[in-house]
Amino acid sequence: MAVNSVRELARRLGLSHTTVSDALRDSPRVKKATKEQVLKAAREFGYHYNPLAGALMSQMRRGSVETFRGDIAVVDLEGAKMRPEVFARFHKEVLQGAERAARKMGFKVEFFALGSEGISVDRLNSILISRGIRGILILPAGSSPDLSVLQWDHFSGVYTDYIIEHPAIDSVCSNHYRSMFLVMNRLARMGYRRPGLVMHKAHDERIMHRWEAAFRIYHEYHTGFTNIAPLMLEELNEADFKRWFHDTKPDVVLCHRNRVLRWMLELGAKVPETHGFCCLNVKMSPVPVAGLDLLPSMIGERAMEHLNSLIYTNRCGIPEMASTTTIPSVWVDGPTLRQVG
Amino acid sequence: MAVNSVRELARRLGLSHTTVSDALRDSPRVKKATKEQVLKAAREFGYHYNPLAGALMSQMRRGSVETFRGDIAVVDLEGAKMRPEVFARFHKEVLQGAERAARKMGFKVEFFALGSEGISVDRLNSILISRGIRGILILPAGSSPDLSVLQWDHFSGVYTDYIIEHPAIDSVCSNHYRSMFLVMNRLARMGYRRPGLVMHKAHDERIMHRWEAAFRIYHEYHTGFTNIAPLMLEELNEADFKRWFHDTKPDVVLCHRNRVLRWMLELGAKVPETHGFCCLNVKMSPVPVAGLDLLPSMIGERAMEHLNSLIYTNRCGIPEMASTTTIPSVWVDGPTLRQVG
DNA sequence: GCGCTACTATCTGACAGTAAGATAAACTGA
DNA sequence: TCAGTTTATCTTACTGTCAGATAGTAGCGC
Repeated sequence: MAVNSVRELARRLGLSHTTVSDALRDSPRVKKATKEQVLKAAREFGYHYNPLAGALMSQMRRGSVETFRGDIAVVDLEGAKMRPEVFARFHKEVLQGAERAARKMGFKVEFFALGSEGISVDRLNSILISRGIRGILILPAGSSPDLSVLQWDHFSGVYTDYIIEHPAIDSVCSNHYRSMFLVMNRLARMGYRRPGLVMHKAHDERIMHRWEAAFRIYHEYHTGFTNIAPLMLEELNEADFKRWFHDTKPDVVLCHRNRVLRWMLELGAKVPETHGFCCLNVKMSPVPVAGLDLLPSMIGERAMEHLNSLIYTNRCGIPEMASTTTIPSVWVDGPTLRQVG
Repeated sequence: MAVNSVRELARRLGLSHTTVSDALRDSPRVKKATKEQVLKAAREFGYHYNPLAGALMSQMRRGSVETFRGDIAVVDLEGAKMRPEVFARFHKEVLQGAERAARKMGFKVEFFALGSEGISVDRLNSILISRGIRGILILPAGSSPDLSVLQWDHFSGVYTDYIIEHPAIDSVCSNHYRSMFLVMNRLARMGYRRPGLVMHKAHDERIMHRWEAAFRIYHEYHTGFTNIAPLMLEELNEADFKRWFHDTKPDVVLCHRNRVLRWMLELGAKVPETHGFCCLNVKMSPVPVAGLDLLPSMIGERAMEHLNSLIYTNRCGIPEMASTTTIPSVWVDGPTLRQVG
C-alpha cells in the first residue's frame, strides 16, 4: 500500500522522480506549488525516505566530480627522529592500519610531520585549509603540543592514543585496564604466583594509572597471587630495578621495556626456566617475547573509520564531549614464559 | 585509470556485472576459474568496493519487496516491569538519545521488549529478518540473556552498557574509571578528607571493578585523603552500612543509591552540614543530589551513530574485536554537598 | 513576426552492488 | 532420443542524487 520510492511517488503525481527528489529536499529548482503538492502526497501515501540510498547517491555524485573526495591528513606530532626507536614499530603499524582503512573507504591520505624537523602548527593550519582537508588523524606521541590553535571548526579530528586535552577530541586507543586483567588471568593459568609490575611513572600517569590500578585491584578479587607492590619509576634504571627485584622476588615481571629482561638475566634469573617476563606491548620488543599485542594496526583502522563517520555526518570542531574508543588486546605466546609446576 | 565499479570490471572481462559481484563475494554460483580471473583483474585494475552501495543493495534485496525499510531495532532485554524503578529514568534517557539520533539520520526505530512480558529471542530473530531490519541497538540491562543465537551475520549491533560477552559486540557506555577521578578531584576541591565508597558487589564486578580500582588508585597519587576501605556488599543493607559508617567515619559517602542517604540521616548525620553525600549516578535519584550525570542520552546518541556507521560500511555480524566507546560524565552540584572548612 | 538570449521548471540518464529468477548449455539416465 | 537435472552466467529491478538536457515562456530588438 505504502509508497516506497521517489519513483513511485512521481508516477502517482505524473512527475519525474528527480523533481520529486528535489522537492523533498526543498531544492530551489522546484516551483513552490509543486513542492507543496509533493510533500502532501508523500505524507498521504506514507512515503519513507531511505537514508542509505540517499547517502550512497550523494557520495557518488560528489565523488565523480571532484575525483578525490576530500583528503585526510595524518599528523605525526614528533617526526621520526625524535621518537625513541622502541616506539617506531607500534607507531608505524597505527599508520598502516589507518592508511588501509582510508583506502578502503576511498580517502587519500596526506602525511604531515610536526616537531623540530617538521612544520609548525601554524603552517599546518594554513596548509590544511588551503587544500580543503577536512579530516585529521593524529598519530600517538609522547609529547602533546597544543593543537587547540588549529581552526577546529573547519576540521574533524581523531587521536590515536589516550585522550588528548588540547584540544579534547575523540580518541581511539588500547583498553589498558582490561588488558591487564587479560594478562593476570593468563599468568594465573600458567601457574605464576608472584607477578611484579615495573613501569615508567609518566607512562602510566598519562593513562590515569590504569595499568597499575587494574594490577592492584586484581589482587583484591583473585586469590593465589602474592601482592607485590609495583615499581613505578621516574626513569627506568638498573639500580632501582635490581634492588626491587632482589627485595620482592617476583616470579614473573610485567613491563613494557625489555631492557628489564636483560637485567633479570644479569641477576642470575633463567628465563623462562626460573622466572618469566611478560611484555605489556610486544610491538616494542625487537626480539620475540610473550605478552600483549595491543593491535596498533586495528587502532589506526578504527580511528580512521571513526574519522570517516565524523566527516560523513558533518561533525567538525571540538566535540562537546570527547569519547574514547578502546580496542582490546590479544595474548601472544613467546619464549619468555612457560607453564609452571 | 582505476576501475571503480563491478560493471566496468565486468566489461573489461567480458562478463556480466553480477558474475563479477558474485565472484568477489566468493559465491558458489561462480566457477572457480572465473573467480580467480575476476579477483586477479580486480587487483590489477585497482577495483574499489563501495560498502555503502553494498549495504544499500543487500538491504533492499533482502526481505520482502513491500516491507523494505531502513529501520533499526531497539531491543530492551528485560521489559519495563522487570526493571527496578531506580533504573527507569537512566534507561529511558538512553532510549530517547538513541531515537533522537536515529531520527536525525533518517532511520525509523522499532522497539522490541524481550523477557517475561515480551517476545523470545527466537521470535525476535525471525521478526527482524522478515522485516529486513539490519541494525540492532541493545538497551542497558541488569541481566544479559544469550543473544548469540541471533543470526548475527544479518545484523549490525551495538550495546549501550558495559561490554557484553554473548555475543561480544561493540558497546558504548560511561567512562566509569575516569568519572571516579572527576568525583575525587571535586571532593578534594570542596574540602572533604574522608571519602567512603559504598557499592553493590555485582554492580562493580560487571564493569571489572573500575569504580573501586579508580577509587583506590586515586589515594596512591593524591595526598590529603584518608584511605577508607570501600564497602562492597552483596546486597545493600542497613546493618552493614551503619556498622561501616560508624567504624570508618567518612565525611562524604559515594554511592549509587540514595537509600544510603536516609541511613546516614538516621545515624544523626546532617547533610550537607556535617556529612556529604555524592551520588555516582544522579539519574538514579528521585530527589536532587550532588554527583555525576552519566549522560545517558548521549550514550544512546553515540551508540546510534556508531550503529549507523556500521550499517553504512556494511559491517555486520560479530566483530573480530569488539570495541568499547566510553563517554565522560559531568559533575552536577546539589544540596547534598557543600564547601567544607 | 522572426530570431535571439535568458530564465524557469521539469526531465533524462547514469551510477553503485545485490539477489531472485531466467536462460542456456552441458550432462545424466531410461 | 528426449525429458530432467545441474552448472554457469545473464537479465532485470531496485534505491536517491546530480549534472546536464530539454522544453516552455518571456522579453527585446529589428
